[in-house]
Formats: sequence, C-alpha cells, structure tokens
Amino acid sequence: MNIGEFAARTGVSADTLRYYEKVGVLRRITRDASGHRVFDDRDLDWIGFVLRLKATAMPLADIRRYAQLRAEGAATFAERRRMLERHARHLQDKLARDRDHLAGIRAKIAYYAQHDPT
Amino acid sequence: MNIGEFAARTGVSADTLRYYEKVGVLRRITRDASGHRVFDDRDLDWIGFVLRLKATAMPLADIRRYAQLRAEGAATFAERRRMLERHARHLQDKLARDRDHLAGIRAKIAYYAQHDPT
DNA sequence: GCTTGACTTGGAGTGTACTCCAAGCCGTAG
DNA sequence: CTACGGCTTGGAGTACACTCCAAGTCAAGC
Repeated sequence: MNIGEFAARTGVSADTLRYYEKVGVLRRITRDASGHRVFDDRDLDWIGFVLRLKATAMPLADIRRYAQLRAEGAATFAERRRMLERHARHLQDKLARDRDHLAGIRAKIAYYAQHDPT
Repeated sequence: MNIGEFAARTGVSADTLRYYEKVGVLRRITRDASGHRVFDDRDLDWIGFVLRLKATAMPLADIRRYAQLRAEGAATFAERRRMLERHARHLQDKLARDRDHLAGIRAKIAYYAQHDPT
C-alpha cells in the first residue's frame, strides 16, 4: 500500500511516517517503479508496536535503537528483551505513581465538592 | 526561604521556578528587601500539587489556568473541581490504556524468552 | 496533451517546556 | 575594601517530535 493509505490505516500522518523512516524507526521500506514508498502488513504490525512504545513514553531514540536490533535479526532477541523488560519496569512504576496521583487529585475534588460555596 | 532552598526542597531548579513565576504557575511570590524571592510553606504545597498535575501530563497552560482560578479565591471552587474531574477522567483512561500496553509489552517479552536462540 | 492528485526530496518552521548565559546587585567573611 | 556566593533580569539557546513547504516527478482520466 502507498503512504496515504498506510497513514489512514495507522492514524500516523504521511509526514511523520517519512520522518520515522528518516530517523530509522521504519526501515527497509521499499519503493515502487515511481520511487513511491510501499508499505505492507509487517509494517502495519511494527508501527502498531511503535505506537505502544510511544504511548508509554519510550523516547524515539530508544525506539530507533530497538528498530535497529530488529533489523539485525533473531540474534538480538536477548537484547530486545532486556530493553523491553527495562521499559516494562519503568511503566509499572509509572502506573503505580499515576494511581497515587489519581487518588491525590480525587482527594482534592472531594475537598472542592465539600467546600464549594456556590 | 530563598529560591535556592526552595529548589533544593522541591527538586525543581531555580531557573524553572523563575520560569513558573513568569508564566503564572507560581503567583504572588513576594520579595525581600534585596528583591530576592521569598517562598513559604503554602508555595511548597502548591508546587507539590503542580508536580502531580505535571506528572500526569497536564499541559502547563492548563496548570497556569488552574493557578489563576486559585488566585481568584473560593468563588472558583466549582470550576477548579470541573478541571480536576476532567483531568481525572483522562488520567483514568490513560491508566487503563497503559495497563493494556504493559500487557502487550510483556507478551512480547514472553515471546523473546520463548524464542531466544542464545 | 494537459490537468489532477498523490507522491518525492531537502530543508525550514513550530510548540512545549525548559535551560543557560551575561551583566549586575547585595550581604557577609576575611 | 575586596572577594565571594547567591540572588536579580532579559533574552537567547536547547531538546524533542514533529509539521509544513517549495519544487519537482509520475500515472491516470478527460
């Protein structure tokens, strides 16, 4: 599929996709006879995982590193696993902190509900 | 206390504290005879809550708006409460998504653990 | 054969949130 | 009385992740 359709399917703009290719998050995107990028289902899976990593605040530089390991094949499974384990730990810690933050915010909401003079 | 001590106690740099005052997140910070900022315990509480809002991805512009409402007194309790309720909803949704992301990442870790050729 | 729409590239510009710097002021220690 | 540390201001610079633009190419429809 071309970049427009890929953008529509993933919700990622064509500009951003070109940027991701430029910085090495998307790799080995082939071109058709006219030089247009051709995306396939594997790219769809990959960008889905990228969005997961991004949504959980992994820096683009780290995603890029992960993409590079991926391009190096099965020999990098252990290192990719270590990256993800580290990220999962950070995410779990953040989840715990966010639950606490939510409780703190709700406590303040309750205070306003109690003391609202209107 | 002066800006240096306040920075040390809160973990927020003096530069950032001056920036927060400039953009209206910190308000009515008084000055001593030499023109130096003087922070008190109420500022300590406030910056603590600001850090909570920041940690949960509230944009600085929104925090600034909340700070403005705070400066207007108890008459704005209802509006502040609405802001926080909205933020709490977003945070709760994000928490749910993040739990799903964590599960997805752990699934990939499990895959690597299973298929690691080393 | 010309227009249209989607694509290409390289490079400039944007928004957010700081972060750093130069030049200068003030109070205290030696 | 001078050096020092810590503060002040205004403004410039940085990092990150895009986002936009100009100029050009190409295939398809009329």
